[in-house]
Amino acid sequence: MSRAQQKERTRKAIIEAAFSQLSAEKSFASLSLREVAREAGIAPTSFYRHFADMDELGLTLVDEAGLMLRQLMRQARQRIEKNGSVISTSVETFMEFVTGNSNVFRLLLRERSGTSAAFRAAVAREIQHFSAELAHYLRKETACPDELAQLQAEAMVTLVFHTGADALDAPLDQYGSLTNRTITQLRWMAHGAASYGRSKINKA
Amino acid sequence: MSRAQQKERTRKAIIEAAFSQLSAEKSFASLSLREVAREAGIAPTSFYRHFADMDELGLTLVDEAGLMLRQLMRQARQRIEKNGSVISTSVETFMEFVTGNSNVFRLLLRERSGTSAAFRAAVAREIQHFSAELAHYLRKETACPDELAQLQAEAMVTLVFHTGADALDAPLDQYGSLTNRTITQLRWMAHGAASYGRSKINKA
DNA sequence: TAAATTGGCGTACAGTTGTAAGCTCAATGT
DNA sequence: ACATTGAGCTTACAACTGTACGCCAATTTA
Repeated sequence: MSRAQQKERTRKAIIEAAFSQLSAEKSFASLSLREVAREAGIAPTSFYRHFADMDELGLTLVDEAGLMLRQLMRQARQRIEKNGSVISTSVETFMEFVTGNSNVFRLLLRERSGTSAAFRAAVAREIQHFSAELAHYLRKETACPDELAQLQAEAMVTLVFHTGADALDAPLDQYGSLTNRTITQLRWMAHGAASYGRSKINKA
Repeated sequence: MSRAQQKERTRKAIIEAAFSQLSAEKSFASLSLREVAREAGIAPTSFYRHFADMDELGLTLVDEAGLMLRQLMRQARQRIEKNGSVISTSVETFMEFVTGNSNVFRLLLRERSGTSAAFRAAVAREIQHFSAELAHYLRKETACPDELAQLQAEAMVTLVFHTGADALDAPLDQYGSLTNRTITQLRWMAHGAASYGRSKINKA
């Protein structure tokens, strides 16, 4: 095997090890370089052949998580084309992501308010993509001005993220209820933004 | 000084030390017993005379934070009686809380999705109080059914909390803009919940 | 083929952590 | 007045952390 291939392989092993150690009880900040290295099957000092420090690894994980999020968006887009309902389809797709990749979601959730400004910025960027995408659909559907669509989308993403966080601590049989509640909230939001915007325009 | 008094005093010193060490770069999880003890002016092992472990201290901090939150609610209530506008008054009061007690808010924000189930539950309880209080006002103002008021209040609290989190990383001169955006979102929410609820009832 | 590069390893060290054991001594209870 | 209690201390230890240094061996390059 070529040297570059092998290097990439153990790099992946490190990333994989880090992700696998994340859990409800263990955040990225509480991972240790040594532990990660151990699980990746390399010596502690070999870690430095791939990352300058744990922070660099962390940013890589966030990027990776962002990638999955974008994959999710593509999936949601397809479903929306078929199904038609932007809101319920988006929420349901997101909830599937949360349940299927709970540690990845947890990473985003925690580092969004974590102790590293760089991490927070990285997560914010990923979420920004997410809400921009949603805003695109809202514009198409409700034909409202860009600024309002963006603000509306951000609120919706906030609400959906929060529901995802709740889901992490809720028993599985409550996921349906959580999903429905959130869909209701988003519908209110959409309805309110549309009619309130109109009434404001009418007044002007 | 009586023994009980002295004990209470150093207990407060420990709590104070812990709070003062929290910052944008340092979360509760990254505090060490020794550091806290050092700043509190006691020997590391003396810590145990007051708390069984750091977790117990952490729960105490969350309780303390909850107390401040309730104090905040009282303040908001008074202002609402005078001012009239539930939404803008609430948001503005909350933003003041965030700026004036940023470390306390950070604690709630982080432990809400932290690695301790007990912490998460404790924070959830405090936030629950908060949204129940808001729901009370919404019921009074919009005369909508309890269930809907609660759901609406939760969405609003979610949005306000999220704005608070954004504010922590934003320059001071953007606070006004952040506040206004959030007020708009909450108005949409209120408007949507009211009219969507009506239309739903009309359909039935 | 000879030389250079480099991923991975072992060893080593200094620092920090939580906490167990046992002492002191002033406030309290009798 | 004497005995008890308990907050706070010192010392000590074992576990872990990140990482500097130098070596090896295999791939890559010249």
